[in-house]
Amino acid sequence: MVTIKDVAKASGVSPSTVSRVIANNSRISEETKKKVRKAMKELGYHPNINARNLVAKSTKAIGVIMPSSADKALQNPFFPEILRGIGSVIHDVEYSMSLSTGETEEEIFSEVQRMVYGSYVDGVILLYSRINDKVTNFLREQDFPFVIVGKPSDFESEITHVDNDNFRAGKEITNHLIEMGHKRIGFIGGSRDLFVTRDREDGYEAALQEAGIEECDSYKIHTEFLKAGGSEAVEHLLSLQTPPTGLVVSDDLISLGMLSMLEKYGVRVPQDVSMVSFNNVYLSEITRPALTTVDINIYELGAQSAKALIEKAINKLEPAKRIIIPHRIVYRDSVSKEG
Amino acid sequence: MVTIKDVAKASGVSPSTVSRVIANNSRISEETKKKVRKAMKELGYHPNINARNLVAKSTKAIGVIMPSSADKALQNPFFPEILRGIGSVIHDVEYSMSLSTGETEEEIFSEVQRMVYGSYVDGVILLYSRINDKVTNFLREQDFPFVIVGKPSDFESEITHVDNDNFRAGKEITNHLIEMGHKRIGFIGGSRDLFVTRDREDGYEAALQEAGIEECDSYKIHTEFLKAGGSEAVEHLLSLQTPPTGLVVSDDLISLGMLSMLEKYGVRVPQDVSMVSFNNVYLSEITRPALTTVDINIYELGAQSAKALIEKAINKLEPAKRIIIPHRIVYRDSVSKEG
DNA sequence: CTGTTAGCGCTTTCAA
DNA sequence: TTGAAAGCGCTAACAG
Repeated sequence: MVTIKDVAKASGVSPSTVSRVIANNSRISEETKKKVRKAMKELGYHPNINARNLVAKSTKAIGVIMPSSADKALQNPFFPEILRGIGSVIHDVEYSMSLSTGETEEEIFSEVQRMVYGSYVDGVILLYSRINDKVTNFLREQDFPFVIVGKPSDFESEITHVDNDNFRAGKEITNHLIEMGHKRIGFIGGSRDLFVTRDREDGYEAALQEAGIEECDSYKIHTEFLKAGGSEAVEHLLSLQTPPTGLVVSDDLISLGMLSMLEKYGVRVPQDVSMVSFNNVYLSEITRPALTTVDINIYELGAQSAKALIEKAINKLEPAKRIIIPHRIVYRDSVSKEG
Repeated sequence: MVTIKDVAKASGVSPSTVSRVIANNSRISEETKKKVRKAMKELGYHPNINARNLVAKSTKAIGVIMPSSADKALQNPFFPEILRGIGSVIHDVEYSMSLSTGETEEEIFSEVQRMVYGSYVDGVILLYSRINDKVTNFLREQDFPFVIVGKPSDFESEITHVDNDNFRAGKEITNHLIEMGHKRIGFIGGSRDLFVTRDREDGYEAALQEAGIEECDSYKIHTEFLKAGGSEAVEHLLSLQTPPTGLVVSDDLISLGMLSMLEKYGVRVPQDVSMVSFNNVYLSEITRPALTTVDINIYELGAQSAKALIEKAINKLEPAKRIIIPHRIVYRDSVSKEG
């Protein structure tokens, strides 16, 4: 390995001068800089990151924590896309990203512990948010820089988080259905433990309420990716005297499952029932029918969370506590006029 | 930050003794160990990874390089799943994974350079394989430990890679179609620049040949995720005098697009045309019809590549050059008897 | 503008 | 079985 000393020797200066050239210190003459840089190039010198980190007490790395990978939800294209967003900004600041994909809550926790105790990273992005989460609590206690993508379960005004306005999105997309003449509108969501689900559902309810439409509990289903249990719930929904004519589904992936199930029962979309959902992953373009969905700008969700974290961890600034990424409705073919 | 010195002071021994306790050196008395460990616990000591790495000349981290994220292909659930596989084994050996998601080839290359020059990682897993790839060449030149998931474009007998037997998989799944009575079988694949596509296609061809079925060039389409261009190709395929009755599709995601397109043209699956594909991502269960597909065991692909890399980088062993992950066909509803 | 010196936190000879 | 001392590669006062 070629070190700073080798470069120093080769260019006839002291190690500290070389160090200053690396840092592009302004008090070094252009001439020396040139000379040193030449030597660096010739020797193929590259700074050793560990040595640098040791003295700088920074790692130039951030940790990204995925939700429990026991869950099929991890296969949601949401994640690659958010990683892409994070990647874009950390690339610019020459940071690297350390990814944690634990199976269980315990595993995740132990990885986070390693990250912070071992000074592996300067900060952490949490790609999930759970009620009374061990990891979140730990990070808070340690006063370690972190941001959450989504809504924190507690200390919302204290923890920096990057989120959509899911309430408003839910309201708007439901309103679209209402504007199209729908009155009997159902909601299909993932687990109510997730704030995304709740917020979107609350928005849905608010829209109904404002439109003077009465809510109906049997119009609401909560299911994980429509496996076994989901099927029965849908069956029940369809067998109602007056089944809904419109469906608000909390995630494109769930929509995919719904589409499949509805076809099984001979229900056509959008002729028999209209359907809208959220995320606008590329899949929603190639379903039949293509989905009318809320584009939540996943990439930006990732990019902004990385930006906020960097502000916090590196620049020691205090970013806004709540950063909202704008959404927009993408109109496609899964909605038809009613009545 | 609490350091080894603090622990030493607190437990009345020297820093080197503490270090030995951390390494669980056998020449330290149990008594001292107990004493030191107690102090570590009380003080909340955790070794600083950078300091350790600096002397150990190892980083306990591996780099994982994604394909260009400019590509929609990144949204393939294949990736989260493979990361999960990698994560499982590196968690066990207490390694961490540094993820690189570059937009362009240049960006990816510069990130890899940083990783190896800066000693960020002990080894690298390449999640893609391209002909004449800058990154691969660089890694080879530097003699840096790396493994490829998929098939290397060159030096196949030299570069450790973890792959499926895509040729055989292609042949087997095509044979399934043949056994079901199909004679006119088409192939829909992604870019031919990818070895997966080629291998699967070669297997498809071999199956036809063995069955004495003549190949037909107009039965073959290559397309990226069936966007604009793909549509015309499919239209062409369907308008043939004798359109295929069976389709071998090289990726579940492309199948999803195909399904959508076929419906548009009023072609029913499997009644009018049968369809099989590859990967068995969870999506293939919830399409209509559910796909008969080759399960390539993505998780294992990830896990084994991590294992091989660790053998190489850490244990300095020479793993097998070609590690084949077994596949199996999952029979679902997208194939029907013909004739 | 540049060199000398000390030190980041840890491991590892060498000595005792 | 333990301690003292040197050094990993780099940065940052301090001094000139």
